[in-house]
Formats: sequence, C-alpha cells, structure tokens
Amino acid sequence: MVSSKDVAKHAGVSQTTVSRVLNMPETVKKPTLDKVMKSIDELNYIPNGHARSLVQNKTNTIALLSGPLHNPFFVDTTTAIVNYATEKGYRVNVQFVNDKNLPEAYATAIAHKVDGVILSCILIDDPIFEKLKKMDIPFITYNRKHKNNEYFVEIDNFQAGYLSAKHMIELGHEVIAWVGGTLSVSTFNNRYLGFLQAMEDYKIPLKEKYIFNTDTSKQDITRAFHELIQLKKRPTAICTGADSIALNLIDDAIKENLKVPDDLSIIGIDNVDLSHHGLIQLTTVGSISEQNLGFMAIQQLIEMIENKKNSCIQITESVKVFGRNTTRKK
Amino acid sequence: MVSSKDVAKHAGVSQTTVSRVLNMPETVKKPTLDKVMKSIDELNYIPNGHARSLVQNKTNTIALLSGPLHNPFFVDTTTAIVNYATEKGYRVNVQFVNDKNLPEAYATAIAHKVDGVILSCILIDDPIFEKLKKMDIPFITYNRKHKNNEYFVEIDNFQAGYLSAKHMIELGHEVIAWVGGTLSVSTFNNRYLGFLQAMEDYKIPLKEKYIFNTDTSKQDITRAFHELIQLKKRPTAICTGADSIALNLIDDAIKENLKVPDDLSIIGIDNVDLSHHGLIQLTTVGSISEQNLGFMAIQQLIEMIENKKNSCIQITESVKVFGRNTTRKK
DNA sequence: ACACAAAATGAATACGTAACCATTTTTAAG
DNA sequence: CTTAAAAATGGTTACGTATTCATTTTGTGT
Repeated sequence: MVSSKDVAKHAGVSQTTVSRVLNMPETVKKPTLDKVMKSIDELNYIPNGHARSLVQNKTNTIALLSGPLHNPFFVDTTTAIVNYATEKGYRVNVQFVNDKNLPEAYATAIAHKVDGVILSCILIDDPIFEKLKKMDIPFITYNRKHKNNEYFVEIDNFQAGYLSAKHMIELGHEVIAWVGGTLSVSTFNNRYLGFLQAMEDYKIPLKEKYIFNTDTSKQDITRAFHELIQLKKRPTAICTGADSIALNLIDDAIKENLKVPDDLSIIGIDNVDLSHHGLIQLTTVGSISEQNLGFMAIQQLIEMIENKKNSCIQITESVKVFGRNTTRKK
Repeated sequence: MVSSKDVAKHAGVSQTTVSRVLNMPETVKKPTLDKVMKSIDELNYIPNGHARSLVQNKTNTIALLSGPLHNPFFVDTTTAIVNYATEKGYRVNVQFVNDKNLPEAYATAIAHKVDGVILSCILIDDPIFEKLKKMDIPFITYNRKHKNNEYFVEIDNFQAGYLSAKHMIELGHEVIAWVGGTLSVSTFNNRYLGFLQAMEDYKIPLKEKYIFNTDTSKQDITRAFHELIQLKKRPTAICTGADSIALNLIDDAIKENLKVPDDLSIIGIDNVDLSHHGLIQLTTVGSISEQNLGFMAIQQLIEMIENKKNSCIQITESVKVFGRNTTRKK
C-alpha cells in the first residue's frame, strides 16, 4: 500500500510537506505543491483514514442505531440521516438493533471512537445514557427518549395518542381498541397515556381486553388483531401506537375480508411517507413540521460535534391529525 | 482516553499481555488474566479500533453503496446486508448514491481501507470496476452489473422483462407501454430488451411513444405517466422496469381517477416485500429464490473476504411471475 | 536436585498520519 | 547590500495497537 512516505520520496520532499499539501495547501509554494500533486496522482495515493483518525482523535464517522426498515418510519429517518451526514462529510455506520444485539451495537460504536451517536432505540432507563455522557461522546436520541429527559428529538407523543383517540371519538366510535408497543419505550408509553386520557376526558368506557401493548413484530401484532376480532363486541375502531402497526393491522384485516374503513377504522401515528401513497392513504397523526425527526436529530448532532455546544437538546414537535381514508364515521 | 498501556500499568503487567488477554486469552495464565480483566473492567477500557485497523490492515468494515430507500427494493436489500454483516462482525458504512455523489462515495470507501465493497449502483462501463480490481479490494455488485460480467448477483433481467410483457399479452392486452429506467444501467437495459423480444415474438405492434426509458425520480415517472394517458390511443397495460416504478405509476393513476387494474393493468419487476401488502398486491416478476439479492451478495462478499477465494462470482437467479391484483384481462 | 523443554511474560518496533519544533529559504524594509 | 522578519520546508515524535523476538518462569522426567 502506498503511503505518504512513498509520495514524499517520489516527489523529493519530506512526508511533512505531503501532509501539508493535503491539509493546508495554502502554506506550500506553488511549484512544490504541483510536484507533490503529480506524485500523488501518479502513485494513486489515498491517505489512510485510520492513521489519520488515530492521530487526530477524530473519525468523521457517526454511528446510527436505528430500528428495522420494515417499519417505514425508519426508512424515512435513515434516508434523511445518512444523506445529511454524508453531505456534511461524515460516514455513517448503520446498525439495525433489536433486543439481542443492542449491547454489542453500543460497544462497537464506542470502540471505533465515532464522533457521535444517533439512536432511536433507547429504553426509558437505558444505562447507555450515562455511559455515553460520561465518555463525552456527543449523542442524540430521536423518536424515543431517556428518562433523564435530555438530548432528544421527538414528537409530542402524549398529544399524538390523545388526538388519535379524539379523532375516533368525534367520528362517533364507541368501541375503540388500542394496539401499541411495549411501555418500556417512551414513545409508546406516552402515546398510550394520551390515548387513555382522551378516553377518560370523553367518558368512553374502556375494557382491559381492548388494549394491547405488545411487541411490534408482525406475528405479535397479528395475534393481537385476531384476539380483537374474536371479542363478542368487536371494536369498530383501532388506535395504534405507530403507522407500522396500523399498516400491519390493515393487512390483517384484508386477509380476514374486513374492509377498512367500512368495517373497521384504523389510525396510525408518525405520518410516514408511505402513508401518502394512493393505495394506502392512511389516516394518521404526525408532526406539523415538514422535516422528519431523523433529519432534525442529525442536524443537532452535527452541530454538537462541530461547535462543541453543550446546551442540552430537548425538542418536542407539535402534532396534528392527517385525515385520509382509513377512518370514517361509524 | 484510557489505553492498553493504562490498563497494563494498573494491572502491573506489560501492554503486550493486555493485548494477549484480548486476542489470545488461552496463552495467558489464569491469575494474570483475571488481574487484567479486572483492570479492564475498572478502567472501562475499550480498545481503539483505528489503532487496531492500522496495524492489522483489517478494518472489519464493509462499504455499502446502495440506491435510495424510497425504492423498496433497497429497503429489502439494505436490511439483509446490514443484518448479515453485523451478525458476522462487520460494521457497515452506508451511503445512498446518486449521480452526483458517486465519485466521492467511491473515494471515501477506499480511503478507509474497507475490507470489502458491496454496491448496487454500478454503471455498465463504470471505471470503478477496474480500480477496485487493481486495488485488490474484494467487491461485489448486486442488482446491476458491469460490462466485464464479473462479481455480480442479479436476477435474470432479460427473462423478467420478457415474462412481464408475456403476462400482459396473455391477458389480451394489445396496447402495451413500457416505463423503465435509463439504459446505461444493466438492469434496466436487459429488462427492456426482454420486453422488446416478447413484443416481437408475439407480434404486438409497438410505437416509440409508448416507450419511456427515463430517470427513476418521482417527477420523471409521473411525467411519463401523463404523456402516456394523453395519447389518443391510451395503453391498457404498462410494463415497468421495477416495482418502485410500478408503485409510482399506480399512485399517479389513482390521482387521475384511473382504476388499477380495471382501467389500467400494471406489472412490476423485483417482487419487493412491500408488494405483498394487502393494500398493494402488486403483480410482479421476481426471483424464484426466497433470499433477496442483497443477502446473496453479502454472503458472497464475506466469503471472498474471509477465504480469499478468487473464483469469480457470477450469479443469475431465475424468475417467475407473481400474479396479484394490479393486472387483469382486457 | 538437575537439565531442558515448554509456557508465560516483557521489551522494542511498525503501522501511516498530523503536529510540534527546528532549520533553511525567501521577502521586505532600511 | 544588510538585516530582520516572514514564509517554506524538514526532522522527530505521538497516537494505540499487534507482532516479533528476547527473556524469564514453570513444569517434567530422570
């Protein structure tokens, strides 16, 4: 492998000068610069990023710990994050985390001294939070947040849950179910609490068996669906903890020959890009802002990395209902 | 930052021994090992990946140059690639490439001495091919391939185009359009050629104005759609170069109050996961195999990296039609 | 108790770059 | 011209690890 020393020898200068040509070309005289450039070109020299990272203690790399792409929310955010970071000169190490690989994902991110970590997968009382803070690695969470209530970008999840229930109630539904994710993640927890609050405010009776806070895997959602439709008093509306859950339920409904929204109204939360599609037209609750959470988070993270600003990031975006075709009057 | 030297001092051993504890623990006596482990733990030591990469000339990193995720094909492949590579102990640098950032994407991949490159975005006569080969960096292309016809995993694109036209013809359609991508990528080129061949074999007349080989951006596809429906003799069927194009067209059709498949039959190619969804049920042509191309490619790449096997990879998967609900008899 | 092999440990070095400090060359002022 | 300041360049070192080779310690058979 050709190194800067090889280039130096070839050009008849010192390795230091080669380094300068690459990093502060304005400090080297024109003829020397040309000579070195020519050698770089002829030898096909490309500087070794690891050596550079080692000495500079800067990697230009960001670790992204994302949820799985079969959830379209993460399709939108991953796209925004990778593209923005790439544009700003950072490489992005992506991992799709689940319960199993989470600790290892943290470890590799830290071992490679990434300049920052952006993660959606944090649990409410995840120990990684303090670890990252103590190691002084800039990080931010999007979608979910930690109980410490610092360094996050989220939507107003309580309000989102509230509005989704309110939407169904105002359409005249009385038997309303909830299918959300595990309550150990802030997002689902707050959305559920908002849902409960609306049900209480509007005095809609709610029984235990209409509530599912389950794993978000396809099988588990489908299992919840089948339990719901086997109830003697079948719900006419389902509020869900996320668009991905809503889409899953709609798929299940179609397989059972139930029409959405004629037989069953379903509303999501997140307003993912896919929900706009003509074939889908999912009614959902989402951020008022045009930008998705991933974009806002990566912007903040790079700001933190480059300006070393320490002001704690706490962003909660307002939400509204996007009425489309998967809900209707009872 | 705590280094292996710090650990060594703390444990009262040499740095060499610390290194051994991490890499060949069976060669160090139990009491010493325990001592070192304890120090590692107490000091919260994590080895520096860059220093390791520098000395070993191995990075455990793979560069993934993927197409954009708004194309669901890349959702499937990216998921498979990242998950498999992560499981095998590799980190994955993801970039979503387009015409503009392609050269830079190549450069960063090489600068960081990745162990391998997996790319979908290669052009038929892309100079990167020879470059990677000369630099002896293991690489593989999926979906698309280079004119050199080496190191690729693809579906039988010609056959896919052929079958998609045949499907429409057998349904009785006579005015059939083609909307595909630019012909400088192997995939679209061969799919288009297959389409043409079927039209010729079955003696279906085909006029220039029913053919669009365009950029695959949303706007360009939509533009093609509007040109098609403004023809005096409107096509009753559209064969497309990819599922993403088909989904785009269906969205356009719905916006124009055209019913798919009643007014217009549309078929895709790729059989992406999303096409199964109850709301979508896209008729498409796809690989016979259960595994997606990304999975097959990353498997091959890691095999190349670890076994240094040089046998040239050339995999072409057979295809078949997956009949669903976006096509019907004329 | 001894010799000798085998096991365990340590010291020194290389990897490729940027940064620091020292030296040489050029430029500008008098 | 001379001289001092400024610009350009070079020599050396540090970054944190794995590896090579040398040295010490342990174990084994007689």
